[in-house]
Amino acid sequence: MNDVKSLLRGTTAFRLGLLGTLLSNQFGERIGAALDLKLKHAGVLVALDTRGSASQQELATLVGVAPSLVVALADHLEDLGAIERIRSDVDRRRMDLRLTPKGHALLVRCDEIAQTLSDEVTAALPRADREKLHKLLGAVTAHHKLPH
Amino acid sequence: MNDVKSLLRGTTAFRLGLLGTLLSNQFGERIGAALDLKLKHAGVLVALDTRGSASQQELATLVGVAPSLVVALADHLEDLGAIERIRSDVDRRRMDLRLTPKGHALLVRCDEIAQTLSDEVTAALPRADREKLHKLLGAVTAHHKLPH
DNA sequence: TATTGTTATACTCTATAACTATA
DNA sequence: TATAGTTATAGAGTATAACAATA
Repeated sequence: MNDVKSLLRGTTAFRLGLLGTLLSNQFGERIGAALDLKLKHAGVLVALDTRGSASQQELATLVGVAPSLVVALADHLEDLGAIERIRSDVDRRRMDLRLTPKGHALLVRCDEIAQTLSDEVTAALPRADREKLHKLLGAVTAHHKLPH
Repeated sequence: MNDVKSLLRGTTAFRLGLLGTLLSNQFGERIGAALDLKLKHAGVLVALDTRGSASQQELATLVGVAPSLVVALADHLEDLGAIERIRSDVDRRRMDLRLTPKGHALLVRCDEIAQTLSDEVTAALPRADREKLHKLLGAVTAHHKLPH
């Protein structure tokens, strides 16, 4: 079951960590080159796509970063025309952020890049196993919050 | 097959990246608190356990970090008594590093911590699925090099 | 007084470049 | 001249703390 000769390497956690880090780096490089985005920008896009709208404070906890970093992330996304910052009327301290059509299009491009990456990394697996892996990961991640 | 409502989140690559990062962070925190090790120290231990012995330059490429960083990693591991640095007789520029019994014991502790983490993260899965996930990850990672 | 967004500062990690000693 | 290890320096990324506006 476990390769005794291969300490640590043989654990599920180590394999997941290694592979996940590899994929995150790859994905980050690709959206950087193609879309001028970094990993956490994609995290903000996903959060806004899911929530529809959020304040910067809310995004900080959703994405799992410091509020000061959300400022920089939102600045860049705004420069790209991917999000709108609207000063709330009911509480003028708040900035309500939401995705623009351009932002949604960027997210679609991210999704395509991630799809390609998924196909590449699972290329050696038979189709049924690829789908099984996808489902198992879905079941596991369903029980966790989403940092970046 | 793919949840159209959940762009990016639904891809295998994103799930793997998210989960892998989470696990790496968790593992790093735990070996830091329990063993005074960081992720890359564990990478060096694994590499030495696999190779038996290696120079610092070799470790740099094996672990995927700059040679200057290997110095710091090896310094710390040497302080812990986990590795020995032996000046090579045939080429006195080289340092041949190898695991001490204490280093091997540390690696065993790392393995145990990773096992615990693996069990925790897959706790919601039936036993057969846990094993299937483990095997699928093994098949995928077998085709890749190992950075940290 | 507490909170949102922002700016200023500091810290961690890691790479690049410069240096030394051997080859 | 080239290479192994080391040291010094610099950059990226991100958090903490201080600040302004609003509640």
